[in-house]
Amino acid sequence: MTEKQEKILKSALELFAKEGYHATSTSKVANNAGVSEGLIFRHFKNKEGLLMAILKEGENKLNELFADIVMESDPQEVVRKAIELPFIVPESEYEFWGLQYKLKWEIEMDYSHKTEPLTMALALAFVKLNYESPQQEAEFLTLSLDAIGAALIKRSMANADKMKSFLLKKYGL
Amino acid sequence: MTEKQEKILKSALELFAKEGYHATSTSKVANNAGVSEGLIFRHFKNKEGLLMAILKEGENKLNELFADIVMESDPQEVVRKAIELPFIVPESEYEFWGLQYKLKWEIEMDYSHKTEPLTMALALAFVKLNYESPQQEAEFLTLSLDAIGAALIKRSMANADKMKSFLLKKYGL
Amino acid sequence: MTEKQEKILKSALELFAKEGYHATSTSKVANNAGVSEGLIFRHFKNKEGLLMAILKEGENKLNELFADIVMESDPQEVVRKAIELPFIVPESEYEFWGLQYKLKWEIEMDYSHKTEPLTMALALAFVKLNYESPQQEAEFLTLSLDAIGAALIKRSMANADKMKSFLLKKYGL
Amino acid sequence: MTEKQEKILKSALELFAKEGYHATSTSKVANNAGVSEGLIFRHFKNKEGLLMAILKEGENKLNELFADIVMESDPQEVVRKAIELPFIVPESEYEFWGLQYKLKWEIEMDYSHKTEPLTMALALAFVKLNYESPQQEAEFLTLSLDAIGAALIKRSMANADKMKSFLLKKYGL
DNA sequence: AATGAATGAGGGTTCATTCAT
DNA sequence: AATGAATGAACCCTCATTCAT
Repeated sequence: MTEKQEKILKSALELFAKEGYHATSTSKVANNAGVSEGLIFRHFKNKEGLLMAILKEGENKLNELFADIVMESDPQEVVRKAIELPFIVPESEYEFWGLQYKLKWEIEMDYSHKTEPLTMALALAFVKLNYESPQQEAEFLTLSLDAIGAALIKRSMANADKMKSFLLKKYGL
Repeated sequence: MTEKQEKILKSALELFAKEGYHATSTSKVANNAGVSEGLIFRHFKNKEGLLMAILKEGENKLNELFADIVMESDPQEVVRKAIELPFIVPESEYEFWGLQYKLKWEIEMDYSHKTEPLTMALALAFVKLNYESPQQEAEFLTLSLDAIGAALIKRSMANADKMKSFLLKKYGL
Repeated sequence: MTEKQEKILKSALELFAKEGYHATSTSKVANNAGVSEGLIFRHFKNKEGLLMAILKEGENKLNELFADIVMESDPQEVVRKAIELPFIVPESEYEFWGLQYKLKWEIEMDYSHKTEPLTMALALAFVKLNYESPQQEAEFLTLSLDAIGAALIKRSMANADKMKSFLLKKYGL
Repeated sequence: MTEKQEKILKSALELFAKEGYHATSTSKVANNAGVSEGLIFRHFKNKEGLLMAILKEGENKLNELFADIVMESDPQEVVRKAIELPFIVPESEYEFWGLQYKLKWEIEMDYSHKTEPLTMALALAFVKLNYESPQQEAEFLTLSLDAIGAALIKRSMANADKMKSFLLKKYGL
């Protein structure tokens, strides 16, 4: 990955996040990256290729985030870490994650598998904790945490800390 | 609202939902509606005007759905109706609601206020039911139900009925 | 066929003939026609659509030229008219026909059927005139006349009149 | 001429013939030749330089073909060899010659001089054979043979052998 | 109200060519 | 001699919008 390739990727991320994928022209990306427009196509083949590169990065980052949870053997810790997940994302990454949410709807594609590792880890934890419907519980929590993440990123949640403590308590932590 | 206006709106909804706002040209909308392209601009001024009309319709429908909950005085019924909300949306309307979700991200705008009536009704209900943190509880449930709605519309939820009973039980119903 | 459509067609013919199909950009055609570039695509769908319209015109003109020969019942007259055919094309049409020749090679397509009516009329005439191999004779003459036409259009034939008399004499006319 | 130069030339010939000069990019040529794109420009200066090299090769091959005829002193043999010329081209070379025909029209240039040696040899032969209009006869035959070559290469001639015997007979051979 | 021809800006993409290595 | 990253102009085409009818 050359320096210019990274500049392109960074510009694309920024602009796609700010204005949306379709509303961002490749020439804008090139300008913003201080690079000729043709170079985008040499390195990423397509505008869509650019997008895919960014999406791939998102999936990787997500898996990194999940890794810590999946490896955890203490079921209480699994649930705690899962709940804390949306709250530990630093604000500097909001733009990046906002784009991932945006693309989830803008691009037609099945993203449900992306959260599957988390759901499975939670299901296992809830089994160990003797929850009545561990699978539903895990699915529900995954979905809810996803929604909380979205709300945080859109800064439409009034008091994040309260929500976190509320949730931890709700799950007996 | 003349007959042709409605045809335009219907076509736009269908196409925006199926292909996305940016990917749908006004000429496609006109063709699909069996109407001249110019007419769109006479009636809706803009392509964005079209979009706004559709968005407005979504907000109205949403409020209709909420109305029944907001008017309910029995707190248990409020919670039950709220939980059942995403599950009573008929499949025939999935396209419509999918578009609303899509646009929520595609267009830059704050939509959190749209669900506010629901959150308030729930908060009140949770107060009456002596929940410890009624406001958090209401916000959390609203967020979760929104996420469930999204999952249903994207048909990424394996077993909707199980999820519904699970939730009802979770809230003691 | 509106006035602007004709202007586009005329410009395209002129430029395709002068510079070649591939070397002529649609914007050049539009400029030359005093028309917006988009209009080309509204009326002809494609750059190729433009080409096809011109090709179609060529085929029609060719058939007009052949019509007089095909209707002729006197076999001697058929042969005479066929031989005279390339020589009666006015210089003002050289550009047009030059383009047809050019495209015959530039575009991958089977053009052999275009001269078939002429070959058939000649074959019939040669039968009536008791030529030994009327079919070969007809095919050969068609081919030769085509080549003569090409030479005339490229103005690479030193003395056209001499060639014409020579040919007429060769076929006993 | 280094090995890589030849590979480039060969690839260019193949691709220009198959897809046309304008439709073939230098990068495709480089890829096909297993060579870097820059090398083309070092060796041939231009895309047009590549083309010229190929054209030159065509002219050389043509002259080789003509050489045998031009050296022949027996006039009957001159005519026979000329007539047989288009028919002895092996199918494996059709691509190469097809390109030459294509370029004759695609590139603006006067190619009539290329066949001049043949015309002159034929004219001399027809003089010796006491034809009435040897010059016209030679020009006509050259033109016709060129057209026959084209038809063969485009595989639009139904029965090549018949055409050859017909011609030989026509010229008393 | 309704049409659809016409526009012009901008879209993504390709391509011949250059240049540092 | 040879590479391939980089450029920037041009290419075909689409699109929202306007306007005469």
